[in-house]
Amino acid sequence: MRLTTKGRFAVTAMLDLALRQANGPVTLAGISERQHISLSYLEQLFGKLRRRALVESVRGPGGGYCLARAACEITVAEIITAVDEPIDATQCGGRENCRDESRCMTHDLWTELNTTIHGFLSNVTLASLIEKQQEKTKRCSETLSIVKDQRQNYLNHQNAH
Amino acid sequence: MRLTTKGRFAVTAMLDLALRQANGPVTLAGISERQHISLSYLEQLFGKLRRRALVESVRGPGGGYCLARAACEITVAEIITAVDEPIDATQCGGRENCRDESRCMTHDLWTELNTTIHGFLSNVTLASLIEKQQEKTKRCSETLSIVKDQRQNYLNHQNAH
DNA sequence: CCAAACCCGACTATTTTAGTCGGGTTTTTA
DNA sequence: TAAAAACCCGACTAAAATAGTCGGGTTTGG
Repeated sequence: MRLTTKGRFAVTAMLDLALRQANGPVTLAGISERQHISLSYLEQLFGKLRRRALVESVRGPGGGYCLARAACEITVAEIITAVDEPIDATQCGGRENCRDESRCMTHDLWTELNTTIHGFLSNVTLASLIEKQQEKTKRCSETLSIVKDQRQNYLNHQNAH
Repeated sequence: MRLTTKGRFAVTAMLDLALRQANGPVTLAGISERQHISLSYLEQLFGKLRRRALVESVRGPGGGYCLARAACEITVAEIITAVDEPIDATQCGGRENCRDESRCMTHDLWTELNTTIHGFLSNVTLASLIEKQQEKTKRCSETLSIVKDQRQNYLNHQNAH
């Protein structure tokens, strides 16, 4: 599993899609504008996402893209592997380079690391990302209202004098 | 934390060093030969490893490199960050690219992923890699001796006829 | 003093990344 | 039915990163 900005762009774009698909298909032009990713680049990415059945396209005017499944059924791991194709993880896929004692020691290490990364990203869905963000926004506005209350109290107090 | 072949080479080389340092400093020429990594490339890597105080050098004939600490005190994470320098993890280190709602959502994700990877690799030391390998070799030779026993039994049985 | 080793900065070929370009095709709507 | 909005797609390309090489040092044991 490779980790590049391509994968990050794809996750960002999918998130934008997830947040807006309520009112029908979302256009790439819109995503491009909001997320500042070039249209042609998005076309490339969404071509792959469609082939991997993570999104569905609607052609013609009024068209765009929708998630192919519910946001809670799409993991970040899937998005990343869709756009950053395989290219084998541990390099020495049985061939060369692996030598002597050091061979299997590092080999196993990279395999385990890959499993770890993949496991982590498989546990994160678009829905869970959105949810986590909403929690944070909520806490933020709660804090804000507390601050406002305190300010009001202070002003009331001042006026009393 | 970046994961490149440079980091993998460094780990392999350090492992070679850990396994051989018992009889004094290990030369890069030796590591180069055993692990098939070019001498000049090793010099580059060990320059960085030395500056990060993971190895110590002994100059002049009979010289070479030693681990600067015990093998159980050197983690894979340290080796990798020593050779693959920083370059910020989450890209948008506060600047640009991060926009609107999608901003913090993906941002936090990459930060957490980095923490996960770093955590994993910080728990792996040179010593633990060697130990794990030895266990495996041991299990291997046990299996081998069982197979040999069975073969002997079979042959004895044949001779009885 | 010489050879074995480390030391180091500058250079370079290759690959990958990020993205453009120029053409399509499909479908809605006026 | 024509125009326009959208997707579709392969080929190309500039820039950056990677994975090294090269050519000179310096240090030190014998």
